[in-house]
Amino acid sequence: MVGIIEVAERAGVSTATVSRALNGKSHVSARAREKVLKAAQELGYVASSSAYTLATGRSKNIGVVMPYIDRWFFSAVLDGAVNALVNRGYDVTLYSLSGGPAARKRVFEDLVLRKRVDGVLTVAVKLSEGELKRLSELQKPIVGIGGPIPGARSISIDDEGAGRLATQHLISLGHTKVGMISGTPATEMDFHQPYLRRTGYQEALLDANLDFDPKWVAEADFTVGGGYVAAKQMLGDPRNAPTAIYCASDEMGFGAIQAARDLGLRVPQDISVIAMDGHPMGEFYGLSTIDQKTNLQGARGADMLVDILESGDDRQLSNTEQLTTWPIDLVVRSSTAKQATN
Amino acid sequence: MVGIIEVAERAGVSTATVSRALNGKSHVSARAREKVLKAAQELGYVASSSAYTLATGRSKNIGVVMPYIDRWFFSAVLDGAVNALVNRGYDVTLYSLSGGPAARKRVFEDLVLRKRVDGVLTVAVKLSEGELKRLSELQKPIVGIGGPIPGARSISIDDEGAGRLATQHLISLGHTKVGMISGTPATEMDFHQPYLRRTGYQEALLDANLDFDPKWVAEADFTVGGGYVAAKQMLGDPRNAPTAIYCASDEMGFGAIQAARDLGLRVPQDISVIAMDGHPMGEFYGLSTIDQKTNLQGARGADMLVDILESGDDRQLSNTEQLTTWPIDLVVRSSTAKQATN
DNA sequence: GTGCGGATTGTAAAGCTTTACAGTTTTTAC
DNA sequence: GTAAAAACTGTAAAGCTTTACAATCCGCAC
Repeated sequence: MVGIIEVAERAGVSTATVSRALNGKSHVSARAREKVLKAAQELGYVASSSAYTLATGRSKNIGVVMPYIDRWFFSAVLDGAVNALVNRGYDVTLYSLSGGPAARKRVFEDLVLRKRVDGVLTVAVKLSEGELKRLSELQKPIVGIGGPIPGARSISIDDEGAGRLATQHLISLGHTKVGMISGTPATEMDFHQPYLRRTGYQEALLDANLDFDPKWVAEADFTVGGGYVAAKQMLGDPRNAPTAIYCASDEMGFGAIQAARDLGLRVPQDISVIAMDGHPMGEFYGLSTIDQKTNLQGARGADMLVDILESGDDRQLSNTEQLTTWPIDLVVRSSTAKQATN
Repeated sequence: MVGIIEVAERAGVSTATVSRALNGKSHVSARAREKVLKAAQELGYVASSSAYTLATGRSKNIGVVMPYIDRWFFSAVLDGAVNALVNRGYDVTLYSLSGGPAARKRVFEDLVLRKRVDGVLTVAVKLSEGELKRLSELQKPIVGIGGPIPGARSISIDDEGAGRLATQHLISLGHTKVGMISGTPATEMDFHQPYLRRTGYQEALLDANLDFDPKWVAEADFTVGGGYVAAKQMLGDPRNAPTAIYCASDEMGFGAIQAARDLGLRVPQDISVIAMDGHPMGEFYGLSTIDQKTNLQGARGADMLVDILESGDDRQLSNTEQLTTWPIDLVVRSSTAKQATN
């Protein structure tokens, strides 16, 4: 195995000079640098990252912690984060929480904390008191995406505002019977996005003095299938079906559209559907949505984290400074239309 | 920072005993073990992974290299791999190749090779001679998913067979004008899946003595949008449109279905569509498909890699042993039906 | 020619663990 | 009770880099 010593010998300098030449930190004469670079190149030398980490205390590695990997929202955040991080010279180690509480504990105790990562990016994960304390003891900066994290910087959309906006869009089209497909308690994310979105929805109805029928709120698991089942149930009731539905995720929106079709309802003539996320397939199904530009959230979160790391500036911020409220866009497509006058 | 020395002092034993007790390798008396465990617990001690790696040469970390992250196929493989690896005590470091050739070089030279990973799992990536040589010099076992890798174990479906099976399904339903939406040269994966699938398609036509019109093969970029555009073009030609289409990915299949609908064609009465992958949304659009159980491929590949690592058995295998041909399933849903007799 | 400051370079310690080897204690067999 | 075997434990080296500190070199002003 070729180490720094071999390079030093070949270049005829000391290991210290090799290290300096390769890392470009302090002054090295042009001649020495050239010799070192040549020797390193010829030997195919690459520094051992574990020795580097042991010596410097930095791993150039960021831990990304997320509850799911193969769901669109999470893979989009991940993609944005990985690309941003690689551009800044950082690796990404991926931790999934889908293994339940035991796996979660293991992630935080054994893995994240083994000095493997310089910082942690969490996606839709609420850290416990203990986890936060542990992380801050170890001086590991955290950036959270998808919800406010006390004591750390975070990026989050205004879920309540998003629910309100989507609902207001439907109301503005003349709909008075507006349903919602929200999350099940089991799929409540750590930050209660489903709850918040539902709150926004209800507020919008209240503001507009519209009736609210408990039957108009259904719960589903954020998947196409879940949205399909919930929408079919809601729309299939001949007595009091809504004329518009707001779905808490685009995938559920796709399911709702399909359910409507299977019931012989036309979208948007008979039933309007709006959802939220900004899923790339939304365009092809003409699904109106609240776009939260997921990919960019990942990239921005990663950049924030690296900024903290490289500036060494991880001071406590006030709550308002800590939370970046991420802008959302209302994207109107062909799944929402003016309510037909009966 | 609490290290092994503090634990040793508190437990009243040597660091060697602490290490042995914590790693459970060789014999340690029950009493000593208990004292160590207690001390470690009280101090919240977790071993530094960089020191561990430096001392043992193993990082308990697997590099996963893939060209995309946010496309369904890749995130599904990743999910399977991450879960399998966490169960076996390994971390996952993720490398994306979407940054182009320069990023690719950097991944292999700087990142993967810095002794950060014990092994590499590649997904739909063909390694160059140099990359392979480098990896084998460093004794890093490789497992490839999505195509055969010379000199390493790999998992791949029979793409040609898949194309043939899908096409035969359409032919068996009486279709004689069968089109295909394949990949563009730009989106040719490293293993020419699009090409292979097309070859299978053409063979099936040949075997059945069916005509083949070059216009019946279109190219798209594996996305819903690409499939939509290609299918619209193909189906919109009133002179010689096919009555069935085989799409090289489910997402393109979704696009094709939408295109057919937008053209006023009914699926499957007027046009049958079959695709391939096993995308979870396929069920909700009734898309017939060739399911390749992507998630399990990731899990199996990860397990194979860890098996090699833990058995130390990375000997050269014969070519047939090296390649695991992954089984595929034909899933018939409502997007394919008997050709209407004109 | 001399002295000085700054640039460059080398030596050696530090970072933290695992583990070979040697030494000590306990158990077992007789 | 004793000798041999087994089990346990400790010391110290190895793993590879970065970097503080000290030493050396160079050019320049006088």
